[in-house]
Amino acid sequence: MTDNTLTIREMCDTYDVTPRTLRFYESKELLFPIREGQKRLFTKRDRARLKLILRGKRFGFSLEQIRQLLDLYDAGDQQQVQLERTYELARERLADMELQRDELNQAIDDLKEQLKWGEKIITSNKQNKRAAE
Amino acid sequence: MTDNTLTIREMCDTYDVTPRTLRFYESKELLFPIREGQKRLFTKRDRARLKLILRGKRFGFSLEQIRQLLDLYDAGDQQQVQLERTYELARERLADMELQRDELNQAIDDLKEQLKWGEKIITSNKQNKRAAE
DNA sequence: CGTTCGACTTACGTAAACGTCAAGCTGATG
DNA sequence: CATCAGCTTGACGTTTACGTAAGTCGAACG
Repeated sequence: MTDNTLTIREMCDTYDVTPRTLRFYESKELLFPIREGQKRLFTKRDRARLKLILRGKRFGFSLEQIRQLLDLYDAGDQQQVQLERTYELARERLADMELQRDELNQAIDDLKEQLKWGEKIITSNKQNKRAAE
Repeated sequence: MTDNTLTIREMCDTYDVTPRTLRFYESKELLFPIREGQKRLFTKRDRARLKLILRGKRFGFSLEQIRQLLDLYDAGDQQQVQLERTYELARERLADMELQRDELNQAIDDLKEQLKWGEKIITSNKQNKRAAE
């Protein structure tokens, strides 16, 4: 039956997540698989949402933030205001990330300096040792 | 007495942290305030370490990672073997950081793409709206 | 028909980084 | 002297994003 739904296992294989994760997302109202008896069937919509969830996570959004964004997206398909709000949220997050990246680069440079320092001490210690032998 | 130490409150005010945080850091061996009776007195060294801790946190490091980095910073008087081990640890850490930076850059690029997309939709919506009026 | 397989529910566990009491000690102050 | 502010040490609570184990159930296989 190509009714365009995936079982939980197919979802897991496709998106590299665990069943627990999918059930967890459902419990948090991030996904709404339909039920055939006990079993979950994930629709096209669920898959689209999961993709957005996973991407949101890579961007550093919390699941709660992601849920709000998804809700806005659904509710405001045509509502200009909500779309703009989502856009603003994303821009703020981007600013955070760029700041974080800059600080990270700074930290990397600092750490590299430290490493040069440590290296010098190590080799100089070795010199002394050889000289003393 | 300008003995160059700060009380816990002075520390909190100076670095904008709570007493709980400082005690927590001490319990995790990130800080080593001296004791005058019951009370903690934070030395110049503690303050330097706290600054590094806070910076490390901004970089997204765990306290455990930070502790390891701090060990490198005052490894001056350590044994050779110890020093080399610490050096290796720091190098691994650096690799982690660079990986993290790369992933962050990727996420930033992705998000920027998304923003361009959203922007297009928003402006196009505005166009339609104006056209409809 | 028995067993296995996957999926399900329930519910306790985990790690990080503190928050938040509780209850006691101590130096200063009115 | 009594009180109060401020410090102390436990020790349990909180949040996030799941992990993991226990026990159940219906379908499929041999």
